[in-house]
This record gives sequence, C-alpha cells and structure tokens, in this order.
Amino acid sequence: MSDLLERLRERGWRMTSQRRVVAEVLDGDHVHLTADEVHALAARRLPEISRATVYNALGELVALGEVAEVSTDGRARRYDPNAHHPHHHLVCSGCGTIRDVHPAAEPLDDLPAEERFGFTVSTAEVTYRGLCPSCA
Amino acid sequence: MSDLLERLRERGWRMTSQRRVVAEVLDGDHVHLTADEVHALAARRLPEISRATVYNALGELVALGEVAEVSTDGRARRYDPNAHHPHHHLVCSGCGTIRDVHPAAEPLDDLPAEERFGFTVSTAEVTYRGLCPSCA
DNA sequence: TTCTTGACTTGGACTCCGTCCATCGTAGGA
DNA sequence: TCCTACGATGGACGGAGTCCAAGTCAAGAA
Ligand SMILES: [Mn+2]
Ligand SMILES: [Mn+2]
Ligand SMILES: [Zn+2]
Ligand SMILES: [Zn+2]
Repeated sequence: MSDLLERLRERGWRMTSQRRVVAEVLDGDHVHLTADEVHALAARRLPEISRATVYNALGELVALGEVAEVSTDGRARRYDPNAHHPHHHLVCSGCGTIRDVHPAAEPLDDLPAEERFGFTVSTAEVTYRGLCPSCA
Repeated sequence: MSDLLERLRERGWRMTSQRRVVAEVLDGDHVHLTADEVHALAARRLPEISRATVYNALGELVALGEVAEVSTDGRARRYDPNAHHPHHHLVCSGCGTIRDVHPAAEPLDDLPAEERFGFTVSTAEVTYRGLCPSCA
C-alpha cells in the first residue's frame, strides 16, 4: 500500500494525515468498505477526521482510478482498492460477504451486436449472488 | 397488463384504486421507473395517492415476483415490470437510458467452480455500460 | 527556518431515498 | 347492508451523500 501512497504523491496528490489514513485503511484483498466503515476505521487512528473529508478522499481516489466504486445492494456504495485487477463480485445473500471473482469468459464479448442498440458498450459489471458456506 | 391485474386478483391481492394505478403505470417494455417516478405518474390519475402507498405496492409486487428491482447506479432503485423474461441491462453513461438486453451465453456458466469459494451461486446480474447513439 | 498561499479540512445544514407508525378509510365477505 | 381486517395516509424519522463558509495546513519560495 505504500505503493499507493507513492503513486499518489508522484501524481501530485497533496498528502495530509487524513488522506494518508484513508489510503491505509483501504489496504488488503477482498476489501469493500462503505464510506462510513472507512470513516470509523480511519477515526481509530485520527479521531477527529470528518465524514466530509472521507467522502472527498474516496471521490478523488475513484477519479484517479486507484479505487473502484461498487454498489451491489442499492444501499451504501462500497470502495474497492483492487482497481488495477479487473474483476467481478460474488455476494452472499445471507451475510453480505463480498468476494472478488474472475469469470472464464469476458462478459462484454457475450453481448451480440444486435443486442447493443447502437450503443458504444465499454464495460460490463457482473454481480453473482448466492449463499456462502456458513450461510448455506 | 390486465394480465397482471388478473393474476394479482387470483393470488388474493386485495384490489384498491391505488394498487390498480401503480400496476397500470408499470406497463410497457424497457420500463425502469423509480418509486418517485411511479408516484408522479400515478398521481396524474389519482392525485392524493401517497408515497408510502407506492412504496408498499412496489414492495409487494417485488415480493410476488411480478416486478423486479434494479439498481444500476448508487441512486434510487428502479422497478421493472419485465420480471417474467430474465434479462440484463445496458445503461447509457451519458443520459441514463436503460435497455433490456440478452447476452448470448448464460453469465452464471462463466464462473468456474474454483472461483465460487464454496458458495451456492444462484443468480448473475450483468450491467453493461456505454454511450447511446444520441450521447456518443 | 520562516513565510505565504492555495489547497484541504471541518461541522453542520441540507437533499434525496426509503422506512415506520398511529390513525383513518374501505374492499369484500357474511 | 354491515363488519372488520387489511390498506392508505402523511408526517416523523433515519441513513447516505452533498454542499458550504470558515478555519487550518502542506509544501514551495525565500
Ligand atoms: Mn472487489
Ligand atoms: Mn429491465
Ligand atoms: Zn453468508
Ligand atoms: Zn445517452
């Protein structure tokens, strides 16, 4: 994750203690935190960090392409630091657990020209749903 | 759509003027209205219908499997009367237009066993994004 | 090191979407 | 026609996210 901090600095991202803890909280695999969860974790290191600052930092990380926004449930958006490895998501309908998954085929290729209605289609996001081992 | 009203009556759905206009508003293809849009359209026929009633009716139609809930952006949920024909969605990143689409392959089949992490996977929803002809 | 300044942070107000609840009204069976 | 359980109402409430004016500070300049 110091890779991330390094890249951000090189790209001219002004480094503040708030932005640093937000970036640090987003480290790891299968991390899909909501903004409020990021805020709660960040506040353990920096108690007075505000919600607005967390939203600002997350929005900028998304704009920079360093973090992906995921909305699997119509509720709060989730923030995914695994933005450099394209993937899709498998969500447990019971407990909400989210796993990164990699389908065998590229989903975009499965949409025939006659089903594109003249659109320039650029991305496909797949959400798989089911029950995880503990919930089954 | 009188099919829908008929089915609902047979299934014991108590018919009220409010529920009737909600069901009628949801008629057509490529219809993906938000609850507030349904409310606005319903209010043209039945001016005093309340938001709570629209939410109740939509929730019940979803529970009955007659309407599907779709959330393509992190914003308001949309309600899709085309629930008896499984399909996916193509969304214009410019204007938000939504089209129903049918991929050539079943997306569920593209998820290998070793990418299922022991889950019992039951559904896959695909959201394709791109620009519609007018926005391109 | 200190100065300077534009960028960042803050907290609160605000909006939007959705839920909840006590009360009132009515669909539909007796 | 009458009864009553189920549905409708609207206002309060909660969660998620945005916006803003005022205060603070990172980092380059000197
Ligand atoms: Mn992910
Ligand atoms: Mn649809
Ligand atoms: Zn689970
Ligand atoms: Zn468009």
